[in-house]
Amino acid sequence: MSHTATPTVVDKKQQLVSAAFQLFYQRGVHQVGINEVLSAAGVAKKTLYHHFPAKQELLLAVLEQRATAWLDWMAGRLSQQPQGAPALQCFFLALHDWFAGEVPQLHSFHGCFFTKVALEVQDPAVQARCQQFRLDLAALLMPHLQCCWPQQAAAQLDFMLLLKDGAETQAALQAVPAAALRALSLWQLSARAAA
Amino acid sequence: MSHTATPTVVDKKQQLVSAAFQLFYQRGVHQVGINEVLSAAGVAKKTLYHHFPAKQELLLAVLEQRATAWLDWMAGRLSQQPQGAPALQCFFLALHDWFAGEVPQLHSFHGCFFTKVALEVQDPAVQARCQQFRLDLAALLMPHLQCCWPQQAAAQLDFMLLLKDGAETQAALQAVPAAALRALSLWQLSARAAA
DNA sequence: GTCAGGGTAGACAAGTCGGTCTACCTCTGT
DNA sequence: ACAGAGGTAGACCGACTTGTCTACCCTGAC
Repeated sequence: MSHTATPTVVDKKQQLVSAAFQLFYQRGVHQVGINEVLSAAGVAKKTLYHHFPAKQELLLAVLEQRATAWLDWMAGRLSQQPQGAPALQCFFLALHDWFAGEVPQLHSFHGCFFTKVALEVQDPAVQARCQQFRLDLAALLMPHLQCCWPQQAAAQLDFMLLLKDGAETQAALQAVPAAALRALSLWQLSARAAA
Repeated sequence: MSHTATPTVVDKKQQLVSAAFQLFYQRGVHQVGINEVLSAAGVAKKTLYHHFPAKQELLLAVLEQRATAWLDWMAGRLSQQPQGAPALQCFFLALHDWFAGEVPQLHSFHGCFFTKVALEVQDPAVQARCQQFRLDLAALLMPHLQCCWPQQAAAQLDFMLLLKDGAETQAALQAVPAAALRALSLWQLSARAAA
């Protein structure tokens, strides 16, 4: 075996991460046991512990994959618009589609995975990974903000993240995709005021 | 024993609810075992199960007490201002004090208890109680909103709750009390636009 | 044919959970 | 004095948890 990973190995690992994400996202990390992940993924316990030394490592891999999937999706949406204000407006419209369950590759909406995990899991490595997602999101938005308000980009970023967090929470707790449109309304007021 | 509850009984029950709240709030309901609540409250296990048939009932009592404490505190803050716009602004200033840990009777800030519990616990009765808190909060704010915008009070309420949720999440995840002031800025823009 | 590697199923260990129960103690009313 | 309510400490039960380990199976190289 000269390769570092045979196709089968990669597949099993992926199946584990995908199954774990769906269960963790829907019901919470601590509510879902290893055995449930195993039966959902169709994988033996020994194989899980061959790839991941512990449940927490599996969770970190899940966070990693989710961050990539979410940020790639959002980056794709933003790139369909001109840089600056249109892309920033598109951000909230994309959130709306996500809340409404119209983005299959993100699975049906149950709030922000990173917010939920950060509130539930105390582990420092997990906390750090959730923080990193916020930084990556900030890096994604920052070029557009600097394009519109070179002097106040950081302050406007805080507004955007607050509106995103608020819309996600409201959408998750009340099952109302329109929360994204409310956030967009507020954002447009803020954008106009800062112009 | 003609009284329905002797003083001692009330005390033990209160100690249980208080200790459980602090632990549940800081570390999450599922992360805290019954035994930990018992030793923190200085109460025997049999006494707990004399007052509450199960852990979930204890959680419901904790939610009840927290709702009363939080809403009473906020109602007190709002009542110090004239009805309408000043009280609504005071809402966000009160949140800021809460985030900054300057409201001892609410304990040090770790996000909104009801949001955290609603995201963590699946039980329908618990979910319903968390929803009820949102309704009670809405009822607290509505008179002031109707005073300012009789026609658009409901829409403005959604804006306020979105800003509250966003500020709480941001403050909890980043330990930044200023999130409340950001929410206030956005609220003032919204208030001006709706005038 | 045979033999190792990576997979399977699942028993098992060690520990925690919520919840029950026994045995004892300490007040209070009469 | 004494019965009984309500408290304490903590042993105990069954179910569940993560993680280990045994025993087996299937496939591909030679």
